[in-house]
Amino acid sequence: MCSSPTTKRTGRPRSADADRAILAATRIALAEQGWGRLTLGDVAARAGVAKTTLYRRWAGKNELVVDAMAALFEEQLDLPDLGSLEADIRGVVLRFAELLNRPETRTALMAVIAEAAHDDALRVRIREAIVDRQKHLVVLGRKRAQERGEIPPEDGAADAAAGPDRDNLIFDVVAGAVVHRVMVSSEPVDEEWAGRLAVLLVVGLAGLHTAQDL
Amino acid sequence: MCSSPTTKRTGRPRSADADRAILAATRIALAEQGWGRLTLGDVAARAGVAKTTLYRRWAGKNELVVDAMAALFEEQLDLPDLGSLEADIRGVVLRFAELLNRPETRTALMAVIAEAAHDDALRVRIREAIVDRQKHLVVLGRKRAQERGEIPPEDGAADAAAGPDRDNLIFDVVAGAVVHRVMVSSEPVDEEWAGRLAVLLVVGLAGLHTAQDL
Amino acid sequence: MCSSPTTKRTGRPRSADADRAILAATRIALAEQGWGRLTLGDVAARAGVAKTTLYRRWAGKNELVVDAMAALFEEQLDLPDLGSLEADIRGVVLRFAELLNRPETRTALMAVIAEAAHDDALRVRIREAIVDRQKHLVVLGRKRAQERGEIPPEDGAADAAAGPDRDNLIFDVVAGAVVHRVMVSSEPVDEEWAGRLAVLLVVGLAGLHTAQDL
Amino acid sequence: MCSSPTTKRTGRPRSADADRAILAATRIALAEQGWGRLTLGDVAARAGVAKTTLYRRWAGKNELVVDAMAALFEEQLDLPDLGSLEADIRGVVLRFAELLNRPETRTALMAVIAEAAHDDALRVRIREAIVDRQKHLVVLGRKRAQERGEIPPEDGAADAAAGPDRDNLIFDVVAGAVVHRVMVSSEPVDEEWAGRLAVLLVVGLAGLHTAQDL
DNA sequence: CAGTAACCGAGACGGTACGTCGCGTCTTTCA
DNA sequence: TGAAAGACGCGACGTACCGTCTCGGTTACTG
Repeated sequence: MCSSPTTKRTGRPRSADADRAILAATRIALAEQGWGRLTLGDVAARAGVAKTTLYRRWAGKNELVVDAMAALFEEQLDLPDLGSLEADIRGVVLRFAELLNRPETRTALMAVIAEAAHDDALRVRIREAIVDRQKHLVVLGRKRAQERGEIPPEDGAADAAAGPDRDNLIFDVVAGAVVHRVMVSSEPVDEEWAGRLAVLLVVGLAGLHTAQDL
Repeated sequence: MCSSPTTKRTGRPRSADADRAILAATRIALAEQGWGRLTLGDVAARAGVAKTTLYRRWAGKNELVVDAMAALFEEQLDLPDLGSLEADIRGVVLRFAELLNRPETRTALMAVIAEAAHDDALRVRIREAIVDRQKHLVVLGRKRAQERGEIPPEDGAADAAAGPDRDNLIFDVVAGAVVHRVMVSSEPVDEEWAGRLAVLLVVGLAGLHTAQDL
Repeated sequence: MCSSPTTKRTGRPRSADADRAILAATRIALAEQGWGRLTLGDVAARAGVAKTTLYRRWAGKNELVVDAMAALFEEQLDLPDLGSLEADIRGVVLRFAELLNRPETRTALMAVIAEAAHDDALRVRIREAIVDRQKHLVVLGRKRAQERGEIPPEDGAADAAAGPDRDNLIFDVVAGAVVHRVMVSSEPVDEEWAGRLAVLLVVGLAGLHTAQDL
Repeated sequence: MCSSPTTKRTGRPRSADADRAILAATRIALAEQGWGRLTLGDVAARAGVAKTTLYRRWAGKNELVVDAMAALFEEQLDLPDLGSLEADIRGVVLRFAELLNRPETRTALMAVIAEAAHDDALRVRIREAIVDRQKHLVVLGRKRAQERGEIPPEDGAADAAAGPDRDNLIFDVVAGAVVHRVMVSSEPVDEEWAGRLAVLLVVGLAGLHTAQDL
């Protein structure tokens, strides 16, 4: 979460309820006011907590919102096995789009990424708390597809090296395309669009495997 | 730009130098401080202009930054003909990544998109000033590929309807993937990555054309 | 008062109404809440003024209260000619005690003196804004008494040198005794007490003149 | 001191060392920071004591500082017999001025008096802990002077009634004048000034005895 | 080529939120 | 059961920007 004082001894311990209440209040406030109008004082008030308590745990708006988003992603993102790689992609795309269409996510996610552009610590925090969780879905999906025989297993040395690169590419394409569709193009991510993207990826991925020198 | 005084009358006209100085100062300030620390007072001071003058021309931070970004995109984005669809994609990907790696673009673009999540007027402004300019590149690239015979021309009625959808998909995938790679994954967009993405797209696009019912 | 920017040129000038409203609000708030509970935010609100406006003019609570007290002293302290030195002393003692019994003076005066104990600039400000005004009354009273022939004029060199010392002594005794009676002993300064103090001073002052070597 | 637990029972008894450490820390902190910047948390830290411990013994800053000052006055103020009323006055004036010039006294004494202006309980505490100790010196000095025959004994009924009034007047004049000289006029209380004040008082006091109807 | 209307700089204004500090209370663990 | 440690709710602090509003002074069109 935020604090991990290795040697915690005396004194009154921090309230775990407060953490939960603050993160929940953050999400609600984000949905209502948006990132720009979000006020830590308001979050504290909604959580029934003093402003100082909030500042004791988080360094600022950025860190707090990242943690709030991380909690949301953790409880929302998974990868149910839908039987085929294409279906898995369609499923996760729709799931991710649904998450991005929540008002709190719409306003918060791009904002923290923007802040992270000039804040290394924040970028690391985002990666650890949010991005890695998503990337894991790609790895999981690829393994399933290999088990199903939809894509070849990694056996050669060159292939084993290219594997992570392919994972990363797929990750950036899927996540990036959905985010761009939702946030920039402002058009719906429906079954049809998700289907087209899935076809593009499955076919294209096969092409990547074929092109040996990549 | 920003002001279109339909009825131009008497009195001293607004200084065009001021506009330029303000936009330039905005970009510099963005690069130095990032969106969050960007101050209109600071921009005015850098531009050697009174705050009042700035507010006479732009409604606020969002609009100002969108215009500053639009000017940057206008002068930076184009699509030189590199001889093949795959090469064109590689080229535009590298060009776009280069643009996104400028410090002012990194912080500003995501920030205005975040603000646009709950501001319709801003979203329209972004689309007109920035997004449409990028999307035009996709259309142009597709037409060139059709002229070269790399992808089939739109002849059937079903195909003509699917064309714009494909353009939009390609647009979201290319732009989204590059943005995600640069901003979220924080990994380099180099020749290799751009090549992989181009292969994925060219092969995948062919798959899309094959799958008639999409 | 507080600001005397010798070269004031461009820009919106400061509102003189604001100064007056703030000082008046300070006095009222002092009377109601006392020094300890006095809040600059509250003063600003009472004055119908933004907190920033207040801070633009005064460095803090101390300076503001000194100026508010100074305004009060200026409008309240004078020395009507009551016909004799003894009567003049009785008069000014009663007048000063009345001033000290106002709730705003009771709470504010000692507090700023306490703060001045470790703040040289504040001590100077108090002296210039408040103390010198009181001390002037002593000088005036002495001159009147000399004109009346109640005390000898300064003619000798030694006497001329001792004059200011005597003035200062009288000043400290009168002001100090009244303040101590009101603030520390918490007993009334009535005609009887004022009369006794006046006798003490008039007789004692004659003794001082007699004691040549002092 | 402050707590008189009538029924002393079981459990760990309160540490008397803590009381002393706290009062000493209070004096040091007062001297360093002044009243306004004095922090109970800081006092507790200096005393090596938990804030809780401090609050168990004193109700707040005011009470704590009054007790710290009382301890200081108790160990510093006395009235050695210097052979004459005038010499006794000179002596006590110099002694009191010396006390007032300590940094902790300068800031603390005026501050608690200011607080007492709107806090009756505090005023009583100050009177009992500090003022009465000083006033006793006046009574003692007057008795010595009567024994020496410098001033007439109280024999008449009218005189017996006027006696306490005269004591109180002398008390307010001496204490007030010294405080005012030191704190407000910020000028030194030296042999010369003390001598002049003593002459003023001795001569003036004779005048008061002469004026029977006062 | 004089008037004048709109511009411009400077900077004070009423606000809102900030992040910090100290208060006095509380809840722990330790001795 | 008292004391240390320290988190807690609270409220004020002084600061930073916001976007607006006077000001005096400056253009550059227009009559």
